[in-house]
Amino acid sequence: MATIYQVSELAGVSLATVSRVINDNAIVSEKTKAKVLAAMKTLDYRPNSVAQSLASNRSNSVGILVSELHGAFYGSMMSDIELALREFGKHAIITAGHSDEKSEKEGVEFLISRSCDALILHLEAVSDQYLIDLKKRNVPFVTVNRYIPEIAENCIFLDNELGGYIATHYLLQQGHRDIAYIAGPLWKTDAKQRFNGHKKALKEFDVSFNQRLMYEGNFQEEGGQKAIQTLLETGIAFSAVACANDEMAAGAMSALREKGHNIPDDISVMGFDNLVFSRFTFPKLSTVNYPIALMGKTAANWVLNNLYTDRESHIQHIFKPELVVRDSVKKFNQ
Amino acid sequence: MATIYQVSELAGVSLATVSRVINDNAIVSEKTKAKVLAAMKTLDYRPNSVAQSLASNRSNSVGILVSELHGAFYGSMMSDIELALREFGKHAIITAGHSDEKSEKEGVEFLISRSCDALILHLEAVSDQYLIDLKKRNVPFVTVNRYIPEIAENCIFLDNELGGYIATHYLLQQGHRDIAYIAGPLWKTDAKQRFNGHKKALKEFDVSFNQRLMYEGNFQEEGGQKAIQTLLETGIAFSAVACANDEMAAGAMSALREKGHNIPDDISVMGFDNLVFSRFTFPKLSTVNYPIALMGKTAANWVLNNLYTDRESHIQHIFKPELVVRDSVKKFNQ
DNA sequence: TTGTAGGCGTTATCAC
DNA sequence: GTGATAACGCCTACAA
Repeated sequence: MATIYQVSELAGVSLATVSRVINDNAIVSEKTKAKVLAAMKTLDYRPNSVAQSLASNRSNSVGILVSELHGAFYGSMMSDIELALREFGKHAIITAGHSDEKSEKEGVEFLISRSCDALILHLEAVSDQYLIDLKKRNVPFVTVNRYIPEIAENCIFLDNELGGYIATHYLLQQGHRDIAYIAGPLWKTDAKQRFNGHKKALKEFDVSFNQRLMYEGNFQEEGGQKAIQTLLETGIAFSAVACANDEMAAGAMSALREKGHNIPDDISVMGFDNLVFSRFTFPKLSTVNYPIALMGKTAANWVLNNLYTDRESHIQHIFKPELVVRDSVKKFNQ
Repeated sequence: MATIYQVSELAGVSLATVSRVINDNAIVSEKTKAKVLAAMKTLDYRPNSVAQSLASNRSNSVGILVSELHGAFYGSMMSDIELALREFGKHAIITAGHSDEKSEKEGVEFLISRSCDALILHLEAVSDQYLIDLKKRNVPFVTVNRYIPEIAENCIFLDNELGGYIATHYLLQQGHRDIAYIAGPLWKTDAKQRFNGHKKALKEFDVSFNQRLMYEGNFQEEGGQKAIQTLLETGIAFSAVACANDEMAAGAMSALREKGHNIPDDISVMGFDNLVFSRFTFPKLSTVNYPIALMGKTAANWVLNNLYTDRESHIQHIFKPELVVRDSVKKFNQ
């Protein structure tokens, strides 16, 4: 690999000049610029970005931390972030936190140590305090899934409680009264909040919450399956299940059908997230929209604005979930 | 951020000694080691990995390039690679190639310029020659989706033609004779090979291939939908559709139902890839297994073995697709 | 076992 | 406009 030094020799100029034309940040005469460019071409020179980072203390790349690298949710988040960054010629360095405190911290440290210019973080296991401290360390970052008052400026998030409320409210509105709930892991804030929203809606309709009709799942298809199994075994009748995410809803639908239940005629199913595949399930899943792609894009823009451009622009911090009506919920005649 | 120099000062030893305890690659007396460790702790020192990379020319990270960051296929590939790497304390740097030649090349260059120790590449648009040349540049890498004789040692791939054959062969075996085919973008090798397998199976059963019953899709759900629309419009009857991947199969199922067709009674559907969600579709999708997670893991191990350990171990290069029978194909009584 | 010093490939601050 | 020459933070012979 050619170095900047070899280029400077071939072009017959100093190393500093080559650097100037690479970065295009100082005036260089057209003539020498041409010479340098030519030399770079014949040597097939490519700047070593590690050295650039070390010297300039910036890397033109932003670090992204998601819980998992698979899953439609993280997929569309990563994808839209990367797209936005790429448009500006910035790169993404992605790593996974596995919803585990130690892993998440390691991931963040890794990204920092690679001198990412900024971080976009979907952290679940780490404490609020950790993030507050992180801010003091002067690493520019945004979190995309939580709200921490002390660092509100760095938070981009969804009103999850409202989402949970909307889902169950819709079910109630359609006449359902016996509603089972498949929650996410309740130690996760979003799962908890969605669950709270569910209970809030019930209360509003004077429907008492039955603990036995609630199952704490894992946000995966297979969790939805197990949930249905358990729920059915209680022997308690229910006409609808609200699921804390689409993946579990898919698992639930599959398990319900397996047990001979028709959807939505026997039992209605409600999802959450509005992942791409929810449009292709049978029946098409009614759900609550989580504009994760948009939020990812917003996060990327936050970073881009803060770091690489001067333009001021207003960034939306809180996003609202919205009801998506499709075919998996039955209008219930009381 | 503390530097190695400050640590050495505080510990009262030389900078070299600190480096030694960081890397644990030379003998340091217990006593000084303790001093250094203590100093590191009180300064909350973390090595700057950019500087480490520059000095040592290795980064303890491997670069991964996939076409897209979303999608269940790439998701499980990335996920399993990252898991395997993490177990060895190595990190993944992921980027997307967007199935575009320029993008793919840029991505590879980016990963190289960040001095990744090795690359795991899922390249589609780039030429074989590019990869052959890449090998000459002395960058250790594996490709996971193509076979190039000149660099066979670097290739991990699936027998796609066999897969396409298996799918259609199964349909034929069940008595289907009028079989539509939804292909992937035919400029992609795997799409092409699967299609070839399809035609091969037809020929074996003396069924003539009808060009009008084939649609070139985009490997996405929405492509499957459009395909069905087009296929139905031809007015040509068919009792089964073989899809070049599960995503399009999901779209096809959805569209078929919309048009009032029952699956599999009216029309059978066959997928390809065996993505997680295919177990949760309705009806459960019969498909062909693409062991992408295993292949990702294998790729990671190849890298790990070649780079960081001495242990010789045999690596499997070619993987075989396998039939997965579920509920979306009807046994046809002729 | 420990220290010295040169080097990794750039950037950036000076002078000229 | 252009060219020396220190950094940047760390690794690694080579010496001691």
